[in-house]
Amino acid sequence: MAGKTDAPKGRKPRRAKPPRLKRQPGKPLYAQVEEIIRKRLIDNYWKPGDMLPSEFDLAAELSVSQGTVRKALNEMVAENLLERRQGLGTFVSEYTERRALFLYFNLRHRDGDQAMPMSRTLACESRKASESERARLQLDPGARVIALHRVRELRGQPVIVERLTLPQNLFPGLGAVTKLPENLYRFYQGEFGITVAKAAEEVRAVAAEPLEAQLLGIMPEAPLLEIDRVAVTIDGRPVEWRVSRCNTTDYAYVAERG
Amino acid sequence: MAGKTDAPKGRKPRRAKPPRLKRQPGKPLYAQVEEIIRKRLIDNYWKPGDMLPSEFDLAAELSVSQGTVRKALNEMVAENLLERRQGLGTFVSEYTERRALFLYFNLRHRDGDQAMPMSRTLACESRKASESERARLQLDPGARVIALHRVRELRGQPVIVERLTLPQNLFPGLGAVTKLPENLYRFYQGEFGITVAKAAEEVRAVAAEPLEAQLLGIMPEAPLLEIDRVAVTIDGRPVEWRVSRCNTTDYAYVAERG
DNA sequence: TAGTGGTCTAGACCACCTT
DNA sequence: AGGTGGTCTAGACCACTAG
Repeated sequence: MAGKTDAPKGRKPRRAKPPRLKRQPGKPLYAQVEEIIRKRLIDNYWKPGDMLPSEFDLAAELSVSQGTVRKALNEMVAENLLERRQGLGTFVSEYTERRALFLYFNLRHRDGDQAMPMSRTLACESRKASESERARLQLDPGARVIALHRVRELRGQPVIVERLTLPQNLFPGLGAVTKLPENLYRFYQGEFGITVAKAAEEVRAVAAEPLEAQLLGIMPEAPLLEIDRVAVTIDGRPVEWRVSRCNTTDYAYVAERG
Repeated sequence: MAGKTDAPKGRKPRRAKPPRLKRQPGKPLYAQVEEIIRKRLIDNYWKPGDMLPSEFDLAAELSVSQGTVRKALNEMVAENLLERRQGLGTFVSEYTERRALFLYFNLRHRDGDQAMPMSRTLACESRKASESERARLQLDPGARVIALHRVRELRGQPVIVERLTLPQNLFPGLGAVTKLPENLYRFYQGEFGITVAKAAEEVRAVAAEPLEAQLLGIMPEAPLLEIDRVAVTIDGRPVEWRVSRCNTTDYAYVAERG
């Protein structure tokens, strides 16, 4: 006990693993462990789909007990950053279809079911960021963005008109892509190494503008649900601003509270 | 201490505590502990504001280790059913102003701040439940409900028109109340012993009806945000159906995803 | 000072999955 | 069979709060 708890002060294994643990007094050990694992995710040392070392291996490497590692991992599982599979290991979360739908697509049909929409891109341009875009995406003056405009269909009917804004420096060469996949967050991850960790949404009711009304096959001034979302990475950098205007005649935006 | 921890295996104290633990194989112990605590909350054996016995006392009573009790309590803290205060104890959650605002009122002003609205009741009647009310509140045919109609103001401006439906058998004598408090869920708890544990919301954009437009000082057909919420108790019984129609010109409904 | 929750450890055993 | 996460225990020590 005595020899183990005061840690190998003289024998530090010199591995190439980027962030190491330095015990800070006053901060819980499990929080420090969590921070290290989080850093390794940010640095892409562990990528989505990767399996982490076992709890015992991590514990040994960081000179803490397995229970401490366990607590840190559990907190990150609760944040949807990691996934555990009993008998297999702990994995970095991926953007599976199910996950994308469940976490980031919150429109449900009246009859309860939900499906991934089909999208048709109307425009894709690269230009200087507007004032509001700079504010939302925390960009410097003069920064450029990629702006997308698209219509999304559910059950063959156009339901959503969407405008996306991405910082160009984070998505080099995106404008050239002809066909974008339906699951954009997986695409961001796979092609640009950008992992969306969470998003803040503001929802309002607005009146359909003429173009929107035409695209959705409704009357101008008809009420639309506007979902204004900024998606951020695990370290809090905003990477996408998305404004979706939805015809909620047959659909509803769902949320759980409490 | 020694006499406490090794638990009275032969001496079972015959207390009047309702639900006791019976070890079921195949089910985690902590889940069984959680179930028991949950039952005691449902039975109002422990009421909002009450302090639970210490982790060690609970562990001794149920003949499990403190760590097992701890895990059960932590899960219920994550559900907002319990609150822990270091050095003091574990308490059954109450409907504080802060809690009501944070968990169940999700409109924020453009400038970011939020405040409890002021309500003016327009009508309060008792009648037979409609078809949709019976469906939402899982009522038997012929059941009666109390229906409320009110306008809610923020910063002195009418912003929300709200219709509430409550099963009459759960709220005896409510119709007679002249003045309802702003924090309804605390009122339900204090006066009727009904504790709202969570709520499911569906959000849509709708066009203002003439009466709504008049009450909110906007044009008829103007877009309104409709929040359709069913509130349920800890054991899943629906106790309130609330449809709020909000003028989101200056306000937004906020949500976090991921 | 005494009691509470919060952290950390160490070790045992189980359930599950792969090979 | 061997490795992984999942559960459970037991005990030590710390941090906070009350009286």
